[in-house]
Amino acid sequence: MKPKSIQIVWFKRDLRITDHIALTAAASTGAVLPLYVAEPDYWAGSDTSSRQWSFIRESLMDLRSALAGRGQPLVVRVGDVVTTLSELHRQIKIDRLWSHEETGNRWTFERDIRVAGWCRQHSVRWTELTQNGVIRGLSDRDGWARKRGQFMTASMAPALPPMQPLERFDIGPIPHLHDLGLSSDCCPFRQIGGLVKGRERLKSFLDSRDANYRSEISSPITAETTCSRLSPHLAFGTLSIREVAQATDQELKKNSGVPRARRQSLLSFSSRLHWHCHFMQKLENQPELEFINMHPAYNELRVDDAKRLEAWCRGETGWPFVDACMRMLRATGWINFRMRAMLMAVASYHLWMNWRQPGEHLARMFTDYEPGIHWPQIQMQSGTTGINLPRIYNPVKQGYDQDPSGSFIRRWVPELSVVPDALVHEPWTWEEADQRLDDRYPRVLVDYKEAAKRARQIIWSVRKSESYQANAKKIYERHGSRKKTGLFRAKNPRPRQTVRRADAPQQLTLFECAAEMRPKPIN
DNA sequence: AGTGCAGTTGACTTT
DNA sequence: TAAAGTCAACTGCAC
Repeated sequence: MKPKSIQIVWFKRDLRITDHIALTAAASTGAVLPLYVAEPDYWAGSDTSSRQWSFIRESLMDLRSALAGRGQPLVVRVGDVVTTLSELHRQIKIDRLWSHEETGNRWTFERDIRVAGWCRQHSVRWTELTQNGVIRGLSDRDGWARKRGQFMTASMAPALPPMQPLERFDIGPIPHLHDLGLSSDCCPFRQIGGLVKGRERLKSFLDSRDANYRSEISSPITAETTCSRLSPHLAFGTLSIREVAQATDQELKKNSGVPRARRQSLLSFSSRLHWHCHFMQKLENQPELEFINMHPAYNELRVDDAKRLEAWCRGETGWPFVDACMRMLRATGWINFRMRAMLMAVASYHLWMNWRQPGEHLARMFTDYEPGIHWPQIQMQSGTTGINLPRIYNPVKQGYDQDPSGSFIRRWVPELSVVPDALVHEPWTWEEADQRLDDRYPRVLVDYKEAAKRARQIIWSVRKSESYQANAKKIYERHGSRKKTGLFRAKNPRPRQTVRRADAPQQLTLFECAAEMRPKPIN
């Protein structure tokens, strides 16, 4: 029998049935219409891409069958959410709308305002619940870490009760790329979506892949298998972050007596889950960080340069390791964190571009694009936050450090096959480069040492300017980490082996060593 | 066998 | 989650 009224559970970045608070809450109080709306207008945005939709599509297929197993398969519609809600409301009266809070981009933020307006107009109660460590409505960071901790250690949502089927109700096809105006963006090695894959990844990570997490996450060669690779699953919610955090904690408890390295690895991973929420909280508190510099002193400093942007986006900068990283990212939809930071540093410091356009490109390349993490990270890696030290990666040194044999470069930049091993990181020093490489591989756009030096000078002169520190202090109150432990906790102080100079300043306090430095008081 | 010295290493500071 | 610069201890070697 068709119910007279219904509660809609609106799926967004939470494509699962376990630890889904909104779904469980709705299903335990009445008939549920589980809904996903594919929004072509969202997919027309400059930060979205077909690899993300493809991952979501696979996840929707899993979700549909998981929900079918509980009584009612997922309903999918294509179009505008407000229009979709209006149409459904005409078919079956909507009593209530449930969803998880979303820390999205400006487009989804504005869409949610329209949805809220529609709900008010039609007297539909919309309940948004939290699904991660992001706390809505905070004005600053005091007390945030405690609140996150409470959420992450609280009990997960109870098992989903059976749902009443909606008879003779069109569930709708799950759209393909072309239905949303998308075409393939050539990502042959993309991760596959879905809750089954997510669960497999979590299991294989905690069973064995985590063993050398700490030592193997820096190089893109080892990171590819050592990293959890849960990021797209967390971004689209095929796993809940709480589920992952609690599984990690259980491993830690189970293994408190065994290998130190593994314990360290699990702690490192757990700490990254903390930073995941920490960064999302920044965009939640200040959505305009998607567009404007966190610290205004960096306004009007850099430039948009179409030629440099194109070379960087295509992986044709002439720096072999940088190009290899970009090409791996394009082909796989993923690269490890350290290399993401290096790619951004090269765009922002050596190539001196504004971060917005490179940030859009990376957003499209990441299968795991999560706006709340992405834009604050982009700003941090570009040095525009005011509360983080600028980290200017050396594109050549990183190559020697992370890919000493050059095998990674050779895999992704085959044009360099003619270059001798010893020179593959710096082909411009090869005496035959002019004859044998000229039409195959681009020359560098700038001298990386000179460019870094110039960038360093400009950045540090900005930081010395009047009112810089006062601004930085305000930003810290709003966004800075209060966390003093985890990755950056104090090592046991070891007595210095060398004699300390009498006039040496006191060692930095623990707090100042943290990734987010407390601004120094103004003297 | 101790001394002088150039080059290396590692801790720490500065940008 | 950086890299370059500085300083002094350390190392290996010649004498």
